[in-house]
Amino acid sequence: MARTNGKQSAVERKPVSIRDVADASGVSLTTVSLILNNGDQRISEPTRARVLTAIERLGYRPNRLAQGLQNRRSNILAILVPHLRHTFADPYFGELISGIYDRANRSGYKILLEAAGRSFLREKRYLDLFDRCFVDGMLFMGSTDEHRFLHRFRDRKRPFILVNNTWPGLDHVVADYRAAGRLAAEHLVGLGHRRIGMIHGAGDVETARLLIAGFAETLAQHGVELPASCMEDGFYTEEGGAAAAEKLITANPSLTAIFTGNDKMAAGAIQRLQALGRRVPSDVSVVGCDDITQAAFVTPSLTTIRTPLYELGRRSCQRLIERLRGKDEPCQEVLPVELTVRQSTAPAAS
Amino acid sequence: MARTNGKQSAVERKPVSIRDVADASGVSLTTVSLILNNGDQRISEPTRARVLTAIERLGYRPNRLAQGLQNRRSNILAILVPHLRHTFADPYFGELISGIYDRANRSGYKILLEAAGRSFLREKRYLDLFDRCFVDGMLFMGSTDEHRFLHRFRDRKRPFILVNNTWPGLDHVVADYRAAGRLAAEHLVGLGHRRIGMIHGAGDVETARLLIAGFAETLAQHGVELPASCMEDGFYTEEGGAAAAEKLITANPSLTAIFTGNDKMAAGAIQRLQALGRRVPSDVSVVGCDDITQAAFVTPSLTTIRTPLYELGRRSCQRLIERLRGKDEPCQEVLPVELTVRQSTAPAAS
DNA sequence: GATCCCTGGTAAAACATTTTACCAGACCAG
DNA sequence: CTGGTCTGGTAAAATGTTTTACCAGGGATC
Repeated sequence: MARTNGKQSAVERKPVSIRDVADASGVSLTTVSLILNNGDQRISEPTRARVLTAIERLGYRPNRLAQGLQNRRSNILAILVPHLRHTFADPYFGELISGIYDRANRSGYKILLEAAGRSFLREKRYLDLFDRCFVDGMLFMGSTDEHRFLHRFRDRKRPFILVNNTWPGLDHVVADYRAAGRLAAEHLVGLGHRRIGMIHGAGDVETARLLIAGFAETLAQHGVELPASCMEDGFYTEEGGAAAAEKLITANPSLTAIFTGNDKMAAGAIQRLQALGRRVPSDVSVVGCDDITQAAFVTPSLTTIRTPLYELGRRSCQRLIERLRGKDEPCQEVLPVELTVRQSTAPAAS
Repeated sequence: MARTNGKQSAVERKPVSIRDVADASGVSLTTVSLILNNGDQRISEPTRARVLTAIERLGYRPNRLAQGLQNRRSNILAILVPHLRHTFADPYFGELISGIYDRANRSGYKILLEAAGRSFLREKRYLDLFDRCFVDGMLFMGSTDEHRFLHRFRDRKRPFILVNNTWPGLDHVVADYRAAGRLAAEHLVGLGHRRIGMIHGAGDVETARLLIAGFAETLAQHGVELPASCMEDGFYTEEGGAAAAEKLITANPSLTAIFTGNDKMAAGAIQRLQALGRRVPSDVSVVGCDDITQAAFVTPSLTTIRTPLYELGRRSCQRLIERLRGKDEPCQEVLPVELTVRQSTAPAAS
């Protein structure tokens, strides 16, 4: 069905329909449709050839609104991103989106972007995307505890999946954040750190809690405490990370290491620590989380736990597509993480 | 037309159509449509009320595939992004996308994402998005000289706009890159720099050439040369910027300042310079371009020329929407840029 | 009393597909 | 000659809207 650059005919204005192709090749419209969709079946080779060249010559392209109406699907997937300031500029979401896009594209799905604020979710307006036949499936990113009502919409007609987050009973693909916490703790303890702080993300995000749990657990196993005074919320932003770092280091001047819930907070923390006269890593080691591209290009370059964001996006989309193809098993996939050591960590000053 | 959370009825399965609403309220389907679309016209108040409550009760949502088929438009805009590795993770594109999204959303348009590789463009497959009624309009970002063929498709039925790029005769909204080059040059010259290098972006991008021109021009006016040996291509990436910085500083050890075509290359350059034992800014000053969020969080924080990316996205989308509403004047808008001084520049070492 | 207009609505066409059910002719068996 | 099957198709229904043209009945006008 190779039909690239159809001629831009002189008339140019009215779109060419399947009807036109049928007329041009002297067959019924049904025949054209059959050739396009069934591929092999009944139609004789001469007829098929005639129709195909007509299609080529006229530059026919099936109207997907009509197709969608008939098939009751749109071949579009929606990505729901929390509506923050300039959400799409965040490399975290960007990596996930890239993975999703590439996978979707491979199967002929288009991607619709939706920034979903609180009200959007609370009023269930995302259901419109399904009910109005905008999309066949949805990928939720940045979901929080608020989203647990999603549970109620697990009917087979509106498939969705949580991207890099987890909720019991909901389809999801998520990085192993508990392991991430553990790896960070082991790395820091291994370097001899004993007075350690943490800058975590929002408390209503399950992965944030898992990360904290894994980190605290492992520290405890090594006899290192993580008191409340050594925990600060950094809101997942650079500014938040900076502010949190300042609070931590002021309240606990003897801290020699900080673990942050993502790389943006780490970047903010490093900058603020340096501004406050602490050298990184010689005075204070910093470990980030995610390993976004920029992590390698802050100074000092960031030691971080790599969550395979692109792959997480890819897999989520893969799973969603499987759902759309009728697979009916629940999907709860956990991808491994790994420690990436760079320049922002060093042995504890003795 | 306030109709939030329609009941999830027990039947649940077959979508409710305008037909169902008509039956439920004892009027014709035309009447329902009239109420929904015309708003005021002919229909009496009692009837309107009856229909509206039926809509509410049934949780009716118009099927947009059917609407689109009838109206021959989709209410979707496409963003075309060059298909690089993990394109969407690039904060440059992300900021533009955020601006576009917010503006589109305000007018009820949805956003479709498309990563357009070379072949996608060369084979004019993006035309399918129009011809198959996927989208009403398109925003091109990251366009290069290869895209000049776009010129041929300026018919009124397939509106598109170049986002932060320029081409004579094509609609576009672009930052003033020539001024950006000038501001960078004036800043560095003002600090006493005389031996200056530049890491530029791809040569087939018009804005890259404008930036170079503005920079070189202004240096020349101040009697500062910019020989070919002081120019390197950094391919708009961190790695490219790092490699280019190394070449520059090796070939011209006396360089005291470098201007880069975007912030990512600046980040790469700074890191490599430091790795090579040059201190930034005391040995070498670095000026970036764009002022992405991360620019403030590299160390030292980056002096850069702020191109208002979010605003550029917003305006582009605004202009495109005006086109869709029938406005027929060409749009060639240039937004001002400004110098943002941070820590990566200092007076030239004497 | 016929004509006209207004009010409040409806029937039907059109949009571009896919899919189901059917059909005409050729060929063959019995 | 009747009945059956296969081949290569076609007619028509269905999908859910919007919009155009029309219509019935009532009141006002001449």
